[in-house]
Amino acid sequence: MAKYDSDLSLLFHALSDPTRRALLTRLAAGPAPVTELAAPTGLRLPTVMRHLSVLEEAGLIATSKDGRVRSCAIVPEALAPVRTWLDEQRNIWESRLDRLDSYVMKIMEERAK
Amino acid sequence: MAKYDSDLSLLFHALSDPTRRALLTRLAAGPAPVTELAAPTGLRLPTVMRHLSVLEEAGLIATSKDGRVRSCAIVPEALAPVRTWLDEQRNIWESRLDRLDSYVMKIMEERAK
DNA sequence: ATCATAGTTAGCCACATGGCTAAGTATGAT
DNA sequence: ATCATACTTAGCCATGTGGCTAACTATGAT
Repeated sequence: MAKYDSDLSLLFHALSDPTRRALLTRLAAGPAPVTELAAPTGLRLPTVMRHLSVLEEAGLIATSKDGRVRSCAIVPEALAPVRTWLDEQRNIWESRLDRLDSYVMKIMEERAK
Repeated sequence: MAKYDSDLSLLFHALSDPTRRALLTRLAAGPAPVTELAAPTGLRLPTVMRHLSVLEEAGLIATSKDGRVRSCAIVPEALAPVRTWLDEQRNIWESRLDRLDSYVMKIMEERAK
């Protein structure tokens, strides 16, 4: 249960679809209305709408409606938690390498006796 | 179709589950057999096995069997494509932000409420 | 040879996901 | 007032996902 119990799960899930990543990349060039976003995907509007909803619920994009046009824009800081998690993982791994290193050193010193 | 048509999709999908991220974090401390990995999750063995399969198919871990024990270990460089993608996006997104498009800012402020 | 341990495989279940069509709503143009 | 545009909602379908139990295999210990 509570499959997406954190921002991180929502974010990673949103990013796991190629269509959604393509939408993000397109939006990086600037805001765009839904129909314009849908065009290059080859998908129907409702399908694209749902992809956009996933992106919005993950906080990766923000939308606003002006007249009958809904404009979508990227939320640049939304990727921060992903970066943080990646950095943490790297740090843990490196500290493990350090420990392994000192362990090896210890053994080598032991043998040097 | 071809939902996970790239490494990136496989990776993001693998990372989108809290249990799998927890497994990775545990494995960052060093290799471990399946049963030991399963213990803290509160999940049954077959369930954990499948999570491990997803991680392995994404290339995030590697496993090997010694006797009846299967040992799982992290593949640290597997996260590289994710980092790369993230860096690319950040570069695009930030250069976009540098232009300070007032329309984007307006939407972001709207959503911040 | 027997038993315990550590996976492994098969299969069931409820729900989520990604695609669609069809029909509805709201707004700009004529 | 009418019509086209731009979503929006509802709902169908096939497949995927994450959990489980039960039963099986393989290996180490006695």
